Amino acid sequence: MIGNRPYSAIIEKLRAAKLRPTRQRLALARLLFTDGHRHVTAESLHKEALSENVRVSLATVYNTLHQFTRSGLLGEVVVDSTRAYFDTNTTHHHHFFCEETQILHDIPCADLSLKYLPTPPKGMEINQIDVVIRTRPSAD
Amino acid sequence: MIGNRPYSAIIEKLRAAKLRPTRQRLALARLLFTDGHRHVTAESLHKEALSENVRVSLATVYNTLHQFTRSGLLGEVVVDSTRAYFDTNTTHHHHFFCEETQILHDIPCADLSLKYLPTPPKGMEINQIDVVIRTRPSAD
DNA sequence: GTGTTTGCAAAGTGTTTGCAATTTA
DNA sequence: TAAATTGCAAACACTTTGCAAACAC
Repeated sequence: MIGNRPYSAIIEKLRAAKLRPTRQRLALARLLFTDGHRHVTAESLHKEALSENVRVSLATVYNTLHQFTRSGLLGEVVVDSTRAYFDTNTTHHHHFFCEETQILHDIPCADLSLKYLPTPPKGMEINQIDVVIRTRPSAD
Repeated sequence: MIGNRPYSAIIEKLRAAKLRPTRQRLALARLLFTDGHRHVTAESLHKEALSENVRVSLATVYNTLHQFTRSGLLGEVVVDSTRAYFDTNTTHHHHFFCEETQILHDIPCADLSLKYLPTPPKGMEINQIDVVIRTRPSAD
């Protein structure tokens, strides 16, 4: 078996992003990138870290989420005007968001596209298109 | 000429929403609903009021924007995870948003629709669909 | 008059920052 | 050991709230 040092893939990921693999960054990256895509807030990730006995300060979680985002390891999702959400899926896609439960779900890109692209205001060009489908728990 | 009392239309609007037409509410409603559709934040509206010598506290602007929203006179637009925007256009439509200038523009609903509607997660039903096209000042 | 609304100041929430102590390379 | 990173506490931006004074009906 090759490369069974712990976290080798994650260390590589951090190295590629030119971020030193410190204890805190390794632990947060492991939580974020180990299984499947995830949506987190700074607070949810901080709680999760603490509950796994990883000592990290909330400030470091904030800083780390932003460093990861700047390096392209995470995307930021704007669905709530009071909280920032981060998404480990950095490919272009959209979201379901339930305000009540505050749960975010990816919508695979293929499932959704616009019929027409409107012309942006004068002097502006399109950067990115975000679709948020707001949901609620269904009645039944 | 019928009904040339000042603000009669606005007073009606407030009455219909069961909100007493106080000096502050009247002034804010006049700023919001007099000409065309507008996008405001609590702070921008507060500044505007002060600059027209309308004495209102920021707290009252916040409270008023929420009362108007609850009454269906305004809609809330989520485009920024640190600030709440309000829109006097309460019909279903979407937005251009430039992060750099923080300017919001309506996209007429007819200009945009989805090719397919994805199926919401189990136990959820669709509430509302928000499309935000993020723009930047164009290079030329 | 009675109940509503206002304004202030204080509190609250989510986030960022300055800096000394610690850790990494 | 030099440079990067951390954690804390303080500062911040935006928003909400408690309550006495002012206002609408």
